[in-house]
Amino acid sequence: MVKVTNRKLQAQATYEKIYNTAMSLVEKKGFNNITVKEICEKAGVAVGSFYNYFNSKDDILYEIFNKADNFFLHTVANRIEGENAKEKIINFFIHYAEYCKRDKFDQLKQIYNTSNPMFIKKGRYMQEVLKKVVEEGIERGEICTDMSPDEVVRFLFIALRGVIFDWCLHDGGYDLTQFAKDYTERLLKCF
Amino acid sequence: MVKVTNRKLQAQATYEKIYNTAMSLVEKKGFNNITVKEICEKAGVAVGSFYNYFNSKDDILYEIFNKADNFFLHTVANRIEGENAKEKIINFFIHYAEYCKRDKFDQLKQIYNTSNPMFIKKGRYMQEVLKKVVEEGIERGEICTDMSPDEVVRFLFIALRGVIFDWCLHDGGYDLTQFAKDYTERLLKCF
Amino acid sequence: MVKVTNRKLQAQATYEKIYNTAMSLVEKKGFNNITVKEICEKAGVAVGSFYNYFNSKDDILYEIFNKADNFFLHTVANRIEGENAKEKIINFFIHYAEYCKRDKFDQLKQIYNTSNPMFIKKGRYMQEVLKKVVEEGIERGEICTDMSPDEVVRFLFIALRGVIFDWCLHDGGYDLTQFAKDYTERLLKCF
Amino acid sequence: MVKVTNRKLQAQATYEKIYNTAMSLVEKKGFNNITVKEICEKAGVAVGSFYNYFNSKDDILYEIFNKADNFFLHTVANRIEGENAKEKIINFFIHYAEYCKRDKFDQLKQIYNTSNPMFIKKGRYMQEVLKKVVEEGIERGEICTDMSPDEVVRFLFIALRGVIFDWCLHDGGYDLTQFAKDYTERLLKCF
DNA sequence: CATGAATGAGACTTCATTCAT
DNA sequence: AATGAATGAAGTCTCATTCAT
Repeated sequence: MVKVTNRKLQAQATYEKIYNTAMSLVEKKGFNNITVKEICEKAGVAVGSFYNYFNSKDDILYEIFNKADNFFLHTVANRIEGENAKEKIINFFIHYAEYCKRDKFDQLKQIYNTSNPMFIKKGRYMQEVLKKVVEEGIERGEICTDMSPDEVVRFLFIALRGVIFDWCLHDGGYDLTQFAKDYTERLLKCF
Repeated sequence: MVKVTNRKLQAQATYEKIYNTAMSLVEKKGFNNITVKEICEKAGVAVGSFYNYFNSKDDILYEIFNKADNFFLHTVANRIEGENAKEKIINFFIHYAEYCKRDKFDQLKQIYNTSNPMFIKKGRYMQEVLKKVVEEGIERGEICTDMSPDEVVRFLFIALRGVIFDWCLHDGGYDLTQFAKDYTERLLKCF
Repeated sequence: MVKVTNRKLQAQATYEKIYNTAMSLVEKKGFNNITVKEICEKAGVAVGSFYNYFNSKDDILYEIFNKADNFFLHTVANRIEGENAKEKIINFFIHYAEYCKRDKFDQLKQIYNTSNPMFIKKGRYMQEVLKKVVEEGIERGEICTDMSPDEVVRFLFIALRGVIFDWCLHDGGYDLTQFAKDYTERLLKCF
Repeated sequence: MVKVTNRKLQAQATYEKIYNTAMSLVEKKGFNNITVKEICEKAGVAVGSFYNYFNSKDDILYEIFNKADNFFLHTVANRIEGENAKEKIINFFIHYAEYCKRDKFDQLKQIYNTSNPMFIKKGRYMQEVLKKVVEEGIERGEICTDMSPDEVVRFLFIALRGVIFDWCLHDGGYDLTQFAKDYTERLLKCF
């Protein structure tokens, strides 16, 4: 179709065609319920082409996670605003919610899985970011607690993961951002 | 072997042999990673016998959840002790933690899955039980909040599901009961 | 079809149908040039049935060797006649030739492969049998040599394997039995 | 890189890069266990380039044999020394052994295959060379036999191929040259 | 009720080959 | 002459389910 692009661009286009199709199908039906053949048919390429760009079906899962990681690390991490620690924490989890919504709950469902080895790894970046906010808040006396910064981060994340989990259970049936905001506000009363 | 029992008992025994084996395997390896043949071999019955008691492989998942539901409903529900609402809530979640530990995290991992359609249904019974405790607490002024009882219950459950989720992520690597107790205590400072 | 036989016999029949078809195809086309699907189509069974009886495609190779081993061990080993050691040795290799001919050179070609890990194992039984004959011959002075029985056996086997190899190279185009007999006779002049 | 050479030299270089890489891989892993892509990656050329020089993957097998043939014909054939026929025959097979060792047993294993259509062709040159030696030996009375020169050659070659075969079976685990020398000496006692 | 042999669609993956650039 | 993206047929193996015994 596209005649002006050179071969490398074509290859990149093919890769993205496959990746996007796969991602879309994972969202809709879940990783275990789709086949490589299906991906390729929908993407309009040969089965063999899939294996030119991915070593195995599992590879696309890793790719999805890598992209998500990078998105959070480079895009979200440095945008946390607020006048004090509690505001920043609330804003952090608003970002977190937005970030989860981006994935759409269908995909999130696949990811929010206790057996998923990528899950803990994925969270690392975010937790580091939140930790800094908490540390500052404790120093400034904006947060009153007997817990260490690490413990506070964990306490918060556990509850917020519960929020995401609940949102998934309800098939994304309510506004996650608003809910996460309200929930976090309430939670911060503990401190 | 046992010839004196009548057919109904034999059938019951066969059913349980299959069910228990299946349950044990689901715990160990996850529903998607076991085969009907494997269940039957381990149970010492023919493949055909499986289909005498279950319409499909999926049937055993439903059964597992039904049993779990009933266990909670009939055994756990009425044992919540405590001098006031907050104590009762803490004790409720201690029961909840114990109940989850019973499943062992391997099985819980399979169950604690956002794609699991049984998950919401399963929680119903528990939430009703907790709701009563919360309602009494609000009436007696032991709980200060602007939220409705339903909202409080949901707020609490979301966080505690986050706790279970976290425990699963860590492969059951810490004492869930103690952690849930501490976590709930802290959480109740919001009220 | 066969109504009178019981299920176990039927299963045995199915196994043999698959095995014989596979063996026949290996002979005709070589192990690497046939497919499981092909075997099953020719045998008139489903692909799945193949895997009810064999764990993998490789399994049929092992089976072929096991059967060959057993045939030699139980049937051939004790039939070596002759008035003296040299006659017995000649008769031994006549048996050996007959045994190879049984395999038909097409199958033998597949077997007579230096990469075949079964090859050395396969020969063990035969070499033990020949060794006894040689030992007796040396004791009685019917064989004059400075070599040990083991060395003699090896010397003979190496040459005779060369004979089989040559026969395979010529696609079984001459009478192996007669040739092996003549060859062995000549070879024994060394002793 | 090298721009001064003309196209023909470049082409020759590319051809050799592919051929040598292919040969080396065949030695290491066997013809059936390597892929065209693998050859090209190791050779540092595009897959398409392979098909500029070879019509098919099979082509490289033919090439390997042709080269081997030529090597023996032009390099080995005229170097057979010895004071009499028997010495020359022994020396001939020492050359033969050296020649086989050169291939390394890994490659030899691939070649020493009864299904290999090139095998008989390959031997032709060598047999002609040996035949001359035998003919002279018979004329001079250095070899006593009722066999024709052709028969003697065949008799010897069959045994020595058995030697090579055995050496392959033992994964080159002993000194082929010495063994071939001893074996031939013993074998010549028949004449 | 119990058995287990038989089924066959369908999954993932490989790889020799082609051809437009 | 060189490239390498694209192809798609073919391979091995799995497994939920059926049904005659």
